[in-house]
Amino acid sequence: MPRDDDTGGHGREGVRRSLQLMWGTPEESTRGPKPALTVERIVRAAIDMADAEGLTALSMRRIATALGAGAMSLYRYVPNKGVLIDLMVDEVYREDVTAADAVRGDWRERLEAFARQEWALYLRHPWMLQVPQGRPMLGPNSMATTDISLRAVDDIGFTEDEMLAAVVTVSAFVSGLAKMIIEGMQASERTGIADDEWWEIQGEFVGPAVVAGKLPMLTKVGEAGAFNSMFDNFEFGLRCVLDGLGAQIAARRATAADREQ
Amino acid sequence: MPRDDDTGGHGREGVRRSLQLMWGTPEESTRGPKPALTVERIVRAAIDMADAEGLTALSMRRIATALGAGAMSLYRYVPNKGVLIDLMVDEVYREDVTAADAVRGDWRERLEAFARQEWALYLRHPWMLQVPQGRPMLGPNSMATTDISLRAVDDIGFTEDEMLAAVVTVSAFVSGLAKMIIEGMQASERTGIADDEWWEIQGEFVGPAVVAGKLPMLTKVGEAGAFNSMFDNFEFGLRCVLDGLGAQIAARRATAADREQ
DNA sequence: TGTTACTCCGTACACTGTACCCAGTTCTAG
DNA sequence: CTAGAACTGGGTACAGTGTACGGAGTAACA
Repeated sequence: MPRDDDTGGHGREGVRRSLQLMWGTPEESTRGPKPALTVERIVRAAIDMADAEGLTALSMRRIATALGAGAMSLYRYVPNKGVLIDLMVDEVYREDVTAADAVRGDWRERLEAFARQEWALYLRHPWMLQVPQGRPMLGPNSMATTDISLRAVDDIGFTEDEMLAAVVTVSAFVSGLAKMIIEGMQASERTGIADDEWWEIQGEFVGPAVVAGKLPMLTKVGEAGAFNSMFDNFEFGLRCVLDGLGAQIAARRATAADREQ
Repeated sequence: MPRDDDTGGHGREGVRRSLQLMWGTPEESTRGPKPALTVERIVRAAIDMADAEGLTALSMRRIATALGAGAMSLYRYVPNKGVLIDLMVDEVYREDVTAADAVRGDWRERLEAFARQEWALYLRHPWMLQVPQGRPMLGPNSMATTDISLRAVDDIGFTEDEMLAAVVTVSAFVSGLAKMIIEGMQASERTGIADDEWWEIQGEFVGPAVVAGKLPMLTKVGEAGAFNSMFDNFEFGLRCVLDGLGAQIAARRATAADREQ
């Protein structure tokens, strides 16, 4: 048993190796046969597999056979599965770096673009929401996107603490909502139970509580059709978050102006 | 329970069984020996184990031995692990129902209380953030808390769509931020690498990029100490979200007033 | 021509969820 | 009072996981 491999990468040496792989100093040697694979190919194959079948279906053996190699061969390139996932994450962020870099406009336009990009990223790679990315194994691409997003809130009256908090707030909202929405979509696909049938079964049990008047708000909201309407929660929430940030900024500017007088 | 499960639990019958367990119609029979366990005890043991050691450490065998039973005995009470986790989730929500019910005040005070409660819940049960809760296997307690939270935004000018979106926005922010923060805390505990040592290793690789001026904002924010300051991202973000909702509400009221004239 | 450093990868082990099945227990019908 | 039905506990087994270990083959350097 390996130990808690919540995402692997444990131990000083594993961390160092992982970072070395991300920040790319190949350090190749001439001796012995030429490697048949590359880290890039492995990461690519893993991402494709995760995109298509989800994180739970991702196994070292399956990646290896997809590449026409033996299972243990992967461990010549990558120290363990956790690090491989870290590499996948950073690779995914690469897609956004150049696009994010091109964004112009005021803080709001930029933060909005940042939010939309992150949203689209989660739609492309839903498995990203399942990887425990709390421990910030920061690769060059994820750091670059963070750096760029921080630019959006620079020089608008925020302290550094607040700048970071602003970006984190947007990111938290986007990832949180994405997790709700996307996993909901996946579930209906995976279980093979259509949405209406699902609600029918639920209703069988929830019904009595509704009749008893114990869930008045859900009844009201449900009867208005809010659960399967086309209303865009992302747009609504994003507007809220940005409006709120605007209010914070206005407050900072007001106090700054006071101080100058 | 009868062995009649066709698709093993993910199908229609599994869903129905799961809901039956949550909404509680025990349907006990007199024949045979009295059961030595109860669903409640199993769920309780599972929650305790997940609280203490995380979701990945939770296994049917370990729960069983913690209860002094054989591994397969659990399957007399619960059709599979997925349903057990659904039960755990709903059980956890129970803790909040009565507290949430007692909240009074205007929409903002109530939503704020709701957010703080959810935040505290994730702090108590960090594994909640790792369970794939996309498929909304709605139990009585999670539905009750949702119902109560919807009350906060009733009769303030929102359509039903918007009411739902408001609650979802707050919830998305809280869960998203909780995932970031809590998993970060867990990681430093679990890997046994202290925060400063962690950043030291990171710096070894990130350093060159910083020196090259490729990460100007991260450099600036980092040097200001924002990464390990005591600044409360939750408070900041929550204020933003609520301010933003306030702006939406004000906008609705303005248009409604226009229409009346 | 060794020697050495490197490659690929088969085997093995400690785990996982859970299907299947049998022994033992308790109530009920005859 | 007894036969059988209905039930519970749980052992065994299987397919799957991550990965430690070590052996076999290969290519460059001495």
